[in-house]
Order: sequence, then C-alpha cells, then structure tokens
Amino acid sequence: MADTQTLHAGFAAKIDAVLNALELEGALPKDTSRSGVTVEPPRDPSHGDLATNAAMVLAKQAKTNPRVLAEKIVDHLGREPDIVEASIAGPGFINLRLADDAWLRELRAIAALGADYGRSQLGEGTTVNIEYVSANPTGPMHMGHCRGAVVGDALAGLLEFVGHKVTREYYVNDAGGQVDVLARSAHLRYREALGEEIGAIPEGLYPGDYLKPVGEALAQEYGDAYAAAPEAEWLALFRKRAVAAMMDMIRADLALLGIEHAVFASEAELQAAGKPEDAEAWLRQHDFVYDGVLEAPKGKAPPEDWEPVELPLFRSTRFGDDQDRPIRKSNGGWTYFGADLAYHMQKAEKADALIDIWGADHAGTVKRIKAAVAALSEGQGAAIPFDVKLVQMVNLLRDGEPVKMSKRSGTFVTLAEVVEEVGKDVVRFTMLTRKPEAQMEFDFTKVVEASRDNPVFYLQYAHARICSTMRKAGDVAPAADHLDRLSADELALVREAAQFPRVVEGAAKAREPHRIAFFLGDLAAAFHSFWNAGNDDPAKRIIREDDPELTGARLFVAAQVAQVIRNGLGILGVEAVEEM
RNA sequence: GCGCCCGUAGCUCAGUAGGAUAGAGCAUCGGAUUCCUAAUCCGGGGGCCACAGGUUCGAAUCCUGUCGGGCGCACCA
Repeated sequence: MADTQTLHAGFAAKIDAVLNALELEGALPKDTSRSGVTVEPPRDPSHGDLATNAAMVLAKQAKTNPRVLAEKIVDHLGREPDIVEASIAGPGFINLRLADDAWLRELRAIAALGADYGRSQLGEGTTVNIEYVSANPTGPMHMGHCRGAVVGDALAGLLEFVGHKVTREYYVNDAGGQVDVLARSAHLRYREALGEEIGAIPEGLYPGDYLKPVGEALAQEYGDAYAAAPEAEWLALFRKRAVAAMMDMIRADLALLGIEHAVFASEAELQAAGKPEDAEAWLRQHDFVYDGVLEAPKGKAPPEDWEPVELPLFRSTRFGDDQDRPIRKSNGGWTYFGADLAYHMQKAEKADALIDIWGADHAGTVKRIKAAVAALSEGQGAAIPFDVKLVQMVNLLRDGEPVKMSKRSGTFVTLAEVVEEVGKDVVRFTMLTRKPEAQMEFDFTKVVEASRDNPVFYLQYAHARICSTMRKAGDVAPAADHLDRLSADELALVREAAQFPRVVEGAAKAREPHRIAFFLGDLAAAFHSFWNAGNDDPAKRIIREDDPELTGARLFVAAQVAQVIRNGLGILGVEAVEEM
C-alpha cells in the first residue's frame, strides 16, 4: 500500500502545505512556528468535518488579523478536490466539509489495513521500557496493585501499537528486610508442615495461608534438617525459595489479567552483580554523590533515636528535591533508593525512554528518582526521557459500603478473587475508564450486575451485534462495490470510526490509554443509535432482503466499525466477544 | 509544617497539549419491543467547572493564592 496515511493526518499535511505556500507568497513570514496549529473535528458536527485554528494561532506572527489570514488559507483550501466547503467562523476558525468520497476511501482503508488500522510509526521504532506492578514478592497480588498493573499494561500495548519497541518490566524487590520476614514466615510454615504446633502467627510475620504450600514443599524436600537449626543456616535458602514461590504466584495472578512481563529484574541479583557500586563510583566521579550528614526529618514528630550520621548522599536537591538522599545505610548496605538508582541506570542503557508506573503511596520518592535519571542524563550529555506515572488509590466498595482491607490480618482482597468475581475484561476496562491520576471507586455490586453502569458490556454488545448481523445476513457478504448507495447515517458512523487513528496518536503522545476506552464508548454509542434507527424505520436496517447491494454496503460499514472496536479493545487487552 | 495528586450535574466520571453553546452513564420524568440481539434507542429536567485574582483574541484547561479531599514526608520498601 503506497499511501497508508490516514485521513486526518492527510488533511493536516494539506493544511501544512497551504501554509508553506503562503510563506512563499509572503503572506506568512518564513519559518513561522506552527506548534499551536491543530486540525481536528469541531465539537459541534454541524460546523463541519474538520476545523483548524491555524489562522488564529498564526495571525500574530503574520502581523495581521485572524480573519484576513483565514481568508487566504481558505482560498487555497478551496482548490482541494476533497474539500467541498471551507468557511470561516467565529474568531477565525476554518471549518472544512469533506467530500463523501474522502470518507469512503477511509472506510476502504480500514478494511484493507484490518487489525493494523490505527497503527502508526509515531514511535519510530524507539525502545521504551515500562516498569509496572513491581509488587513486593511477599504475597499474592491484591487490589491495590491492580490499577497500576492494568494501566501499565494498556500503556505498553498502546505504545507498541504506535511503533515503539516496548519492554514490559517488573522490578523484584527481593533484597530488603521484608524478604527476610518472608523467609521467617515460611520457616514457621515449614515447621508447621513437619507437624509442629505453631499457634498464632506472631506479630510482624506474614500470616497468610499462601505460605503453607511453601512450607510443605520445603518440608518435603529437606525433612527436618532446618527445623531447629539457627537462622543463619536456612535464611538465605528459605528466602530464595519463598521469593520464587511468591513470584510464581504473582505471575499466575497477573496472567489472570492477561499480563505478562518480559523482564523480571531482581534487586538481589543487581546488588550481587555490583551495580550499585558501579553507580556510586560514577556518581562520585561526576560529583553527584558526596559524604554528608542527613538533616533530621522535618515531620511533626522527629524520631527519638535520631542522631546525625555521615552517609553517602546523592545530590537530588540539585534537581528539585527537598533534601539530598542517602544511597547507603550506616551499616554499609544499600538503601532502597541506592539500589533503585543503579537499577534505573541499568534500564537506561537498554532503552531510549523509561516509564515507571507507581502507586500514589510512592509519590514522595518521585523527585529523587527523577533527579537520579536527570543526573545520569547530565553526566552522559544526553537527555533520557523518563516519566513516572502515579496511579491513585482504588477504593473498594460493595453495595456502596467500603470493603475492609487489612494486610496484617491477611484479609485483604486479592486480585484473583476480584477477577474470579467480575471477570478479567471488566476489571481491565473499569480501571481504564478513569484517568489514572484521579482516585477511583470500584463497586463490586455495580460493576457486576448493573450492566448499564458498566461500559465494557455496552461495547462488547455493539461488537456482538455486528457479528450477529453478519451471521444473520447469510449469503450476503460485506462488499465495497456499492458504497455510493450509502447515506448520511452510514457516513456519520464512518466519520466516527475514522477518528480512531488520531485518537490513538493523541493517547500515545499523552500516554493516556483511557482515551481509547472513551473513544470506543462513543463509537459503540454511534453504532447502537444507528442500529435502533432501523427499529423505527425498517428501511434503515442493515439487512434489506430486497436489496443485496445496499445490504452489502451497510454490512461493509458495520464490519469496519467492528474492526475498529476490535483494534481498540486489543490495545486495552479486552476481548471483543462475538456473542452475548 | 512541607511535597505530590484530585475538586466538573444528586452519584460515578469524560472533556481530544488554551478553542466555538461544558458532555456521557447512573438516578429521575416521558416515550420506542408484531423489528437484523431492548445488555439497546429517542426525548425532558438537572452546572457560579470548589473559591478569588492573573496571563490573552479566547481559560474547566496555564500561573498565584485560599478552601476541601486523598497519598506521602526514616538509613523502611
């Protein structure tokens, strides 16, 4: 296919060409900045198919008033065969009405490109590393992890769709004190498996039953060899085994959501490989790390045991942080930040851009890690694009009442339970119908039973309806032979579907997968509305037994709507069902 | 005290890198089912876009401040 440019991109290019022509004519100064120029459908469809603000944005540079400039632009655009009308409105908007033929070409393009419709080379093949989930390997996934998991995965899918090479990565925090606690908890379950009466799980250990199988497996394999042994003899082994078991569990949980990471980066291995030392050396060399005394915490209650100690500090204040951050503890071990810093340096070696998806409870550490990557950029003399996206908390409700979550008592709501109750598609889609930086509520009751309240069914229903119509049509297949028979109703549907490529592009640039979800809702609504017109007026039904030509053309439109829905849902990782 | 996020219809949320008369679902009221799937559609009512200033041709959107909600503020992870 020679011309894979989508309709919207094509017209944006045409307007750009007009502006070039105006520069040659002298109507515009050379090298005008066109950064603010947009070409998009107007909010009010009665204004036309496309609108551009070019005249308003460029008027100042051209030292003229917007309407005068608009007239010159319109004069050029009027010569384009695909533009049947170009008019000036309001303060200087230029509204364009396109020839039906332009839309029909786009409709054929959807059919020709199929699953690739909406794909672009926006990403230019650059690599993006997305780190998401990265839950501590101390238990199963719970609902708190769910949103970041889905948002990260959908973003990964979106960026792949626009031509990035994406690495889905999970950072396994298997080096901190919490995994020692995990190992001790597993040891207790191991003794239990050997027949010992362990009683209540002591405060400070993980109480969940999910550690029982780990203890049993260890008992099976090692008998009572470590039952009475001192901790030093078994801690490392138990830690390794328990973490491995937890990661298997987490992988299984993620699989329930259709999520699969390509890379699991181990903090312990990172440390064993001496990466933090390398990072520290490099940072000291570039004067980003120095030995200094940490300020006392500024919070309301300074710790009683606070005493000033000299530690290696990273100069995060140079990049906007409130204070410099220690990379090592006074015992010589690495702080979480110290290891994370080295981890990000490692990631930056392998990717052109980095994205982290974090829970809002880590908001306080964003500045320091951004500072770390900024320092790396500065030291290397090349900027590393780095984005930390914070995903806000999800409040779980049932019948409007908050669901109690207590990690300590082990009564948290697991992801597996939720997926089992409401289904993968509902979980994913619900998480994607809110912008991630706003808090959200997730009400089991609403999300399962009141399907009207649940946009995913609405969307899947639209797709299923189209599939059903195809089945019903029997011998009559979608055909592009008589598209000239289509009327304004079908063209309106085509216009809506044709927005897909620019919605995808906008969502990718803004890194906001939820825009896809909302677009699909609009498209489904347009289809349902179209469908129901056939209820009131049989002449408007897709299947017209007396008119196979028209039926074929309408089926063709419907098929492309379904295609776009499939493509959109595919990005979001939600299934497009054929029957409901 | 400080930092980050949020504040849009009764409720849950959109609002397309500043655009034209601020939208959708739920709820509410009124309609459509001898018909390709009514899990749908059509229509009505419902708004000081938290508040106050500012930036400009133009602000829900950007800036400052105030108020309100959430998260965080160890050498933890």
